[in-house]
Amino acid sequence: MERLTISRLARSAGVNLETVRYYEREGLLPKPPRTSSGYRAFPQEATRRLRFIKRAKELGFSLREIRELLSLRMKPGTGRAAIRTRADAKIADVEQKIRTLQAIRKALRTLTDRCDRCGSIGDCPILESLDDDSTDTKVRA
Amino acid sequence: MERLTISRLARSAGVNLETVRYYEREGLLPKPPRTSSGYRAFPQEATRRLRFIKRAKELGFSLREIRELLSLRMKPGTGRAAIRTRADAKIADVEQKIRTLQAIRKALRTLTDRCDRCGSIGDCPILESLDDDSTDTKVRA
DNA sequence: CTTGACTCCGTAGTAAGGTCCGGGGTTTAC
DNA sequence: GTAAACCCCGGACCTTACTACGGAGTCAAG
Repeated sequence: MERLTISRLARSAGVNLETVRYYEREGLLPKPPRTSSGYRAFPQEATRRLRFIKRAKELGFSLREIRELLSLRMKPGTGRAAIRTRADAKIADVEQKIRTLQAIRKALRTLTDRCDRCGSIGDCPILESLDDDSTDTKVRA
Repeated sequence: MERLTISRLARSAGVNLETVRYYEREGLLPKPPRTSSGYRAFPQEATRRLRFIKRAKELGFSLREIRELLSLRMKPGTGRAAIRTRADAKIADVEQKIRTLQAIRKALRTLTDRCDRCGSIGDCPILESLDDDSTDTKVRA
């Protein structure tokens, strides 16, 4: 089983090498085994995990939330019910995000449509199609 | 036409008052007219704009990107083609985000399913369902 | 006509999330 | 066997996005 050096791992996920060390410190990446000379030797799987973190970040999850997402499966001691509850909450969260993004997309499409059929663009369609308030602000963590 | 004081605006969108001033400075909110004594008098519409900013942030857009989103309709001088191009890029961006969120949701559902039908949870389904690489990292801005 | 809540402004401080530095060992390729 | 390229670590530094502070003016109620 090939193992990755830190820089190879970083490159394979498209992040800075220091970021890898930072995530390790912050508990987002498990501490990898070391070679006899102290070099980190990451399993291949670390790439997947790192990419996941990167994407989740792009979606507005904080490192804390990402750590939570990643740890949903662990803690063997934790009751299943507890995991369920947390996962369900996350799902609701994610679905809210999807809905908002769909609204933004719709707004952008309206914009390009108007752009296409000629002309003068009046008020901003991006704003308009986001009026669905739906009791915003989740009470998370 | 009722006008809003800064604190009323801030409360109506659920943000800190100082944040409103900050966004104004950063060009995310247009400079509002002032009363004779120098107080800001925001139009109702500012609430919508502020809420939009808040949501877009929760979705991982930076203030810079949000400013871009919001300014897609302006700059009357700008050619329509240019606007189109930028809007199309944003749409692609947004769609990528939606796809990733859907993958995360699927993973979370798999998790809760496994949780339900009893038992031991093996490898993390959250990671697994994110292997669709799809040439990640857009070359934005 | 005063008191308390609100506003102004500039500036300083904070938290998150990295990113860089530099002095030192290690490994790889010639 | 010696450069070049990597790796180690602790700590300093940086950007983004706020958030707080404080001294001074304003407005609304009693």
